[in-house]
Amino acid sequence: MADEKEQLRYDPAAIEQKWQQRWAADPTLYAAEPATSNKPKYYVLEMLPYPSGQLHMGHVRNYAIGDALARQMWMRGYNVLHPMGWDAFGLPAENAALKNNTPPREWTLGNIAAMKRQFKRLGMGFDWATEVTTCLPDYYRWNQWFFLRMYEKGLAYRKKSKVNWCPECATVLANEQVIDGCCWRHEDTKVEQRDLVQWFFRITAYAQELLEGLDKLDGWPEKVRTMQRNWIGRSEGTEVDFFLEEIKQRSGTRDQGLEKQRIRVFTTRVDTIFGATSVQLAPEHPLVKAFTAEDADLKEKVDELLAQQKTAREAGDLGAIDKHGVATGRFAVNPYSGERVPIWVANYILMDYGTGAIMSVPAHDERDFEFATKYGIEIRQVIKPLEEADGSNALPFVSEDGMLVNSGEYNGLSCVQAQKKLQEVATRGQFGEEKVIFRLKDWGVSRQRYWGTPIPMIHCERDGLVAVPDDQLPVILPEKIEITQQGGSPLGRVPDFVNTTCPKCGGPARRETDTMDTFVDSSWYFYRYTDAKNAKAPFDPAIVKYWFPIDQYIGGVEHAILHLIYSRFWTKVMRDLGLVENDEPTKRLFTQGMVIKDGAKMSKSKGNVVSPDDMVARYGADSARMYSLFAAPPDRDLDWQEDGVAGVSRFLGRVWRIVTKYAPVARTASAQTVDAPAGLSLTLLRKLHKTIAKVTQDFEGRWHFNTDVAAIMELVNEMQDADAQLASGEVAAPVVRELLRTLVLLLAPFAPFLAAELWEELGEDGAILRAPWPKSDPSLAKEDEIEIPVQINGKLVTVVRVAAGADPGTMETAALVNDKVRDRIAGKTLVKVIAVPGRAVNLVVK
RNA sequence: GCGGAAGUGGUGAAAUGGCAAACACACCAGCCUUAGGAGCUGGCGCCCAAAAGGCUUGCGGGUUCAAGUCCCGCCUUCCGCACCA
Repeated sequence: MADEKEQLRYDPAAIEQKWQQRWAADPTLYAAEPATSNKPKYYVLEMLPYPSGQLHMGHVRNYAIGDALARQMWMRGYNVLHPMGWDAFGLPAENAALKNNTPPREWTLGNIAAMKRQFKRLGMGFDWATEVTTCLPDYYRWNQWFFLRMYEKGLAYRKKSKVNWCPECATVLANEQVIDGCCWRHEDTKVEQRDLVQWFFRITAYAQELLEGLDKLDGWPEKVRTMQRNWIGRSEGTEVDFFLEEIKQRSGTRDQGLEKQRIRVFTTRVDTIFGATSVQLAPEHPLVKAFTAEDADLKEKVDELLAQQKTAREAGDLGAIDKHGVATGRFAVNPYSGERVPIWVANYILMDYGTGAIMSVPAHDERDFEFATKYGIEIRQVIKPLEEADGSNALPFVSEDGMLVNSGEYNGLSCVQAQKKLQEVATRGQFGEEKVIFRLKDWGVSRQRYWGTPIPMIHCERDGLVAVPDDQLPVILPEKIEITQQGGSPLGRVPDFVNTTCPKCGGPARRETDTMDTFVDSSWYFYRYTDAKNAKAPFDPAIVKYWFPIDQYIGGVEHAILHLIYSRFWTKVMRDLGLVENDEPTKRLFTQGMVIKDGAKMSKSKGNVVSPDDMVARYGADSARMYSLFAAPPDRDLDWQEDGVAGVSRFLGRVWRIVTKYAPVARTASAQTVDAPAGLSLTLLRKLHKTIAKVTQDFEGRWHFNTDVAAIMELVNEMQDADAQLASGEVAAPVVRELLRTLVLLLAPFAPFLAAELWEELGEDGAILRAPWPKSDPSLAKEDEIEIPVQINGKLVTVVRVAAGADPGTMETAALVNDKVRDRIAGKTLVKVIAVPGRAVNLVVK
């Protein structure tokens, strides 16, 4: 027989193995009830991981937060949906295939199996029956289905666009795979810009709604909302046409087709237009092509500008290049003043923002000022500051607090008045209009890669672009494919895939060989969870209606723009397709901080990676999880210190010992509460009920789980200090019962294995997850005597004890009779007494 | 440059405008022991030999009876955006 000391040892490995098996045997434990349930629903979701094969500490933290919340909501009687899935498409699988000669599918599914084991070992309460794996046809067929719906509505379209191209990989790279202008796999290889025909989703059609919707997302961090606002980049202004001046003198003829043309510019400051002393075109502007076609010298200079811009763009540092420009020798006419201004081409004008052309107003724009100074272009002030303080008249003057001067009939108007008036005139004269533009661009979804959703389109020689009919979905991604480093879409080299027949004419045709961006997969996966097995539709709208919007979404802030804006877009498209009723996918969003070590993000190159498996093996899953909640509030970065994990593990050991030690008392004790507890029983019950109140409150709002763990530690410390009295029976058995049961219940969201074990130890045979969350008794949660700080002139002097509800007068008296206070105010005049009930007494003396 | 967040002991951190440093880690002293990465007791912001006392939340001002907390200015760090017309 093992001796007593052995028995009194907390053995997380044994406990966790036991419960892992029990939970695996009960698939209903973490399953949501059907949408017909009359319990209130709660959908808690953590962002799904990419199946790299290994969970990292950031995952442990993310899922520990979500799991704690889910468990607490289960205990509070909610119908909880807490699903998990895999963001399983993407380039790493192809890279792994190259490196290890393993097919991407095999590699990915193997990784999923490994990570699922890790999740189970960590005790995460996911409903695996609703698991979603985005690389499987039963999921990605619905990507294709949505694509076709968008195509029908004109929300999916093709156009030529610039892409990042790695000459070494001979493939397109996503923006996030371009690091400092180089390929992420070939860090000395500069990424090139190439023009390719690409598929786009018309997210810009929803720009205004995506922007306005942010105001209503008050359960989102302000930071994320701000980032999205900036990303969408709404800008109000005016489009105005400058007329291209007729050129008659050149070889006696007119430039055919040019003289009637206009140069449309976008400006937010049309009020400054009388100060426009040049028009600037982006080097790629179509008009520039027309100019250079007949001017070899100009062409050479423009090509140079293009090259500069390209280099800068490839270096990802467009803001840093010096402003260069070249005069075209042409002139444009200001539509308001009739003034003739030179047309320049400049490297700082972006073709893909606004109209690719600007009016340059050096006196009232920093960039134009810099450019004009450099090239000696006239700088003409047309806005006068309202109040000419010292130096406020210095140029460039960019404020809108001003009045128009040198602006003909508009002189004397304020900037805002002038903008309105000038817009009216432009509209009437049909040379311009009020205009709102967005920085947001349409979402390029084509990828020249293998491991992604095939785009369900067919190219027919006769019928052109033809959509794959719904009844031919899914377009299956072929598995027999050799992954090579050759350029172009890998699917293009699979004849069985490419060659098909046209759905319209039945003639020979070719399939589209591009695949979809993996952000498509993650844009709607959380809808699929609610009805994951549906073979007829992406989901049943009635079920989605029950579960949506998601009550709480939890993930890293690195997805603030991409995933979180794409999924908002997708929801709005689905709403307009009549599939969902909610405008937004997620009511509340929580972005947790990073896990760092030694002051830096964990990374292989820094050698500071901590493996979850390792932590679990040494200290158990409960300790690893609880430490990740205890070490910092969840929204802040967390500094991983292994000694801290050991500390939590020791704490759980103390819990284990004290509960197992007194479990026999608790098991046989009456479930009746003690009517009038006194002495130590009362003290302990007070601490207990204060702790319940604190933890419960935190779950409801603040989420400072670190302080909740600390509060539970305090409770255990106090119980441990009472060890002798517990042992002697001085604390009544029903009180012991309540203390131990409640302690275990409070621990259940944070340390689920230990809580399950101790719950059983206390004689319970049902799942602790189904036990009701404890309620704090307000009469027990408050003290009847409290300590009040006493200040003299705001400085702390001492502390006095008063009854909890003491009124200011009583508090004042208690303070004044205190010896220390009397000494300090002797010989002085008491000017004023501030006594705030329950808070403090401050004596103002002279 | 613009926007956001944060600066508190040796470390992670705590503190509805009301006792700064709870809870832990590390460290120090001691106890226990079947030597376990175990358990228990005590100490642990700074100044002062100790006590008494004084000082202390990045820096400087302010509001207030009272400021880590609110306001203004500055410094530092991190994050995002950045020639967006």
